[in-house]
Amino acid sequence: MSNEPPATHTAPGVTPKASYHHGDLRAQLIAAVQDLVELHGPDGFSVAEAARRAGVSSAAPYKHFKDRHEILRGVVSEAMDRLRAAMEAGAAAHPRGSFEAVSAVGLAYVNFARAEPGVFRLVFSLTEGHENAPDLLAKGENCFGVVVQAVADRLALSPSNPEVQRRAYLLWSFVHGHSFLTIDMKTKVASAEINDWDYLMTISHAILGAPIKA
Amino acid sequence: MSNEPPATHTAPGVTPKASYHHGDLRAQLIAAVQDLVELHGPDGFSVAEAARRAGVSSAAPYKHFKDRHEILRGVVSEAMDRLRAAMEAGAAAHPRGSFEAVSAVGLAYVNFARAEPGVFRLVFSLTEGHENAPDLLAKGENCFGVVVQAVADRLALSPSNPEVQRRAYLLWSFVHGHSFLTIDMKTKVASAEINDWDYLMTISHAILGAPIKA
DNA sequence: TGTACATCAGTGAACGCGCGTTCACTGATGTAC
DNA sequence: TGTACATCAGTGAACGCGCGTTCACTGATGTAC
Repeated sequence: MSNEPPATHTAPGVTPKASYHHGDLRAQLIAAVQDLVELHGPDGFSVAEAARRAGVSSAAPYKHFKDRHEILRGVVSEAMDRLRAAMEAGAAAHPRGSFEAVSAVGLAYVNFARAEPGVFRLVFSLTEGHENAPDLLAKGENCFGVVVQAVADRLALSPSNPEVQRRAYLLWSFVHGHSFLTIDMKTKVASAEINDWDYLMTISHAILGAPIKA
Repeated sequence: MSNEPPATHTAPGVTPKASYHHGDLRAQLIAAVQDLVELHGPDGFSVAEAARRAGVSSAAPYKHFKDRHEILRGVVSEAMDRLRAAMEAGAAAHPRGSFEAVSAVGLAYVNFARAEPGVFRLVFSLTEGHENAPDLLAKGENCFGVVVQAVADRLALSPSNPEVQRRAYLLWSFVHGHSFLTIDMKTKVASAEINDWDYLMTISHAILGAPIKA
């Protein structure tokens, strides 16, 4: 479904619009919906407008998606892949087990929210009405898994250790809250002058640096 | 606008529907929209359905609100009043300056999110498209002010002290993130077995208990 | 290499729907005299 | 206390709109022989 690029029928330089068969409509629809969600917020999208943006009739999307919900799920699924990749790359850029590695995971999260606030919101507003999407739930847990792994490395404990889970959740709460507040308050509130990295390092130390009694 | 109950024209026991003049339509519309938002999420509301729920023609709401956005703003405004009152009550239930007072402010926040997840979400999704609502921004800052005050009391510093602001923001981020994660993951993830109060006390100590270097 | 054919990915017209909003209206209420 | 009147808060019919989705269709593509 998302593997091989379908061997584009048209010559490499030619605009694909020229061909009758689009060749990449599914991906282009998802990209169009991403744009729309950034522009008008989650729910500020319509199948019709996405099709228009992809230069295609309003019926065409139904060749690739069952209904509008499935398109949104596709966008979210893709976004979660990107988010997880960014978090993993953040961790990988620092010594395993360092505070910096933990903070970098959080920074990737915040940066994603800043870069794509609409999509970021969509990821977390989808819960309503799409509860039966086990693949998305799994991807969500994979993202959390990156945090858990970084914390486990830092504390030199197993990821399944309950203390690791607890502290990872505390960290995630903070990063998640900071991300949302940041994109909500665009310029407002003291948070405007916040240096993400310093905050993340502060929090990492506060939550992982000393024993925290339950 | 939100002060005196307009001296209900109908006899106290009689169902107000009986009277031609509704007497309390504005409040009832807001209540109806709250219900709809709980049921179908933010954006899952329509003027038409709210009017239907209030037992009134679809044109009636426009006697009280300029357009659909103004209704939503009314709901959010009312929700923010309740949220702030709950936070203040939480703080007031514990000795001023105690860790418990700080945690209780956070707990009120989390409890609000749990009790009215749809409205809670609405409060924070409204930012898009309603940026020009200074009264709502002010109410938002008032809510934050309750956190700041509790932190200032705890640290025995002025609310305007930058260190107080920083730590209040850290606390708020955590509480905000935890609230959202809680209502998103209804049952999922480790967070299910979380005891809010223990978590809040843990975090209060971690962030306010020891000096945190910038 | 050429042809027949199944499949695929589009088209475009059409449908019914519910919504937001406006409009001229009217019944009920409160008030001035 | 009674009456005239301004105002208020509803009604209900109507509008135009864009949307989601279906449908029969058709042109392009890839493949078997």
